[in-house]
Amino acid sequence: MANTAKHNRDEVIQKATWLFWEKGFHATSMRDLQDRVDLRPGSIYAAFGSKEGLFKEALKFYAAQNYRLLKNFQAEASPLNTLKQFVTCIVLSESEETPNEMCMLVKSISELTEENLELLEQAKTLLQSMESIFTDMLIKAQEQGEMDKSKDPPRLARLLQMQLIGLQAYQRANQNKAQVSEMIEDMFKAF
Amino acid sequence: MANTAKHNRDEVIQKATWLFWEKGFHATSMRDLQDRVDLRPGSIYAAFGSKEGLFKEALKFYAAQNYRLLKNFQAEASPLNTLKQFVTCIVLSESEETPNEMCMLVKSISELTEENLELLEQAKTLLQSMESIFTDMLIKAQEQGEMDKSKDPPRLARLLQMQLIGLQAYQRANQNKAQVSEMIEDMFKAF
DNA sequence: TTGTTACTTGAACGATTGTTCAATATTATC
DNA sequence: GATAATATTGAACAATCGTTCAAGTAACAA
Repeated sequence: MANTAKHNRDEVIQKATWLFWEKGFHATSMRDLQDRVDLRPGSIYAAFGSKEGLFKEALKFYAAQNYRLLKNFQAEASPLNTLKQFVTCIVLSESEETPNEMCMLVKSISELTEENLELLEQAKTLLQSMESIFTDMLIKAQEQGEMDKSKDPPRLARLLQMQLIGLQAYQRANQNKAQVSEMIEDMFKAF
Repeated sequence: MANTAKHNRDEVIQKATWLFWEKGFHATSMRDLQDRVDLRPGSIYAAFGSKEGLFKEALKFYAAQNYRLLKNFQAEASPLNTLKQFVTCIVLSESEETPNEMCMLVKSISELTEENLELLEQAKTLLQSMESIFTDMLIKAQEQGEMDKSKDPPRLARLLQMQLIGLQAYQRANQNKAQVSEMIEDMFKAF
């Protein structure tokens, strides 16, 4: 064996995630990242290979964080309430808790092009896996008699995903929690 | 008097708009722009002052283009049909007609930070004026008896705006026109 | 035709970009 | 404590960034 890393990899990824989330892939420079995670270029490149490599880890970390948040609310018996709490928490969390009101995956899909195809595809994939978790929960809601059996879970999951994305972007553009709360109420009437 | 410009300002702005829309503010370099609009740096800086100045014109041009599109559909007597046609056209237009599936204003609000506060605020303002046009049309729909008087036009306009934003982002992420068409149908049932 | 004014050109600026790498420091193993 | 293996450092790289500007060109007014 030999020397071991002095930095905590997860901590580094978390800090990088916040910076990428705030500024986006292109506007975040490696020097910004070096300052934020307190590592010199050599260490970062040894651990992650490239700026793209680090961003890829950031996307994964962000998605996992969202997944954990949803799981936390799942202590609740009711799938629909869990979803509503999740949406409310995501959209109305204080700006101090979050570097950007929008979903980092959507932000990435928005800014990335074929020039960074791998990153673009990964962001799309992670977004899709979130949607399929929504589908699973809506099926559970049906099984528990909380939602009408005539409804189509995958279709409603798409609608939920689309509206969650829209809500976050709307909140970033308008910064009006009261109006966004109203919209969340309207949304869940459809379920 | 003296010499007159050899370039057509509107044409230059249009070409710049497309490039900015495709790649975003940060990922578009002045050299990319020089190539696209076929002007040397001196001419661009004489006409627009800076990259930010040109981007500001691009945002204005994009919003005006959207406004013109909506006006075109307004030949229709029914405000609700006009809105539905507008949404359908925006969200389902072929990728050859458009450099990015998302709304350029949302894309800009997504990527910009306080470092370019003026641009960020302008994008927000332009988005808000679009929403107030939606409000006006919904009021007209009420007056013409096309929409229930009990409904709240500003609130529905917010919902429409939020969902239009969500639809475009969803289409960028999933590229599935059939599913998005379904969602548009679901949307307009609420009106 | 001449003078004046404005537009265009393209080389060049300093700053910053993502990345590399030789030198140095650190630790687990023997 | 010596050895081997890995982590860290920070100066430096070529490339590109947004921008400037002196020189050249073109067109209107007189």
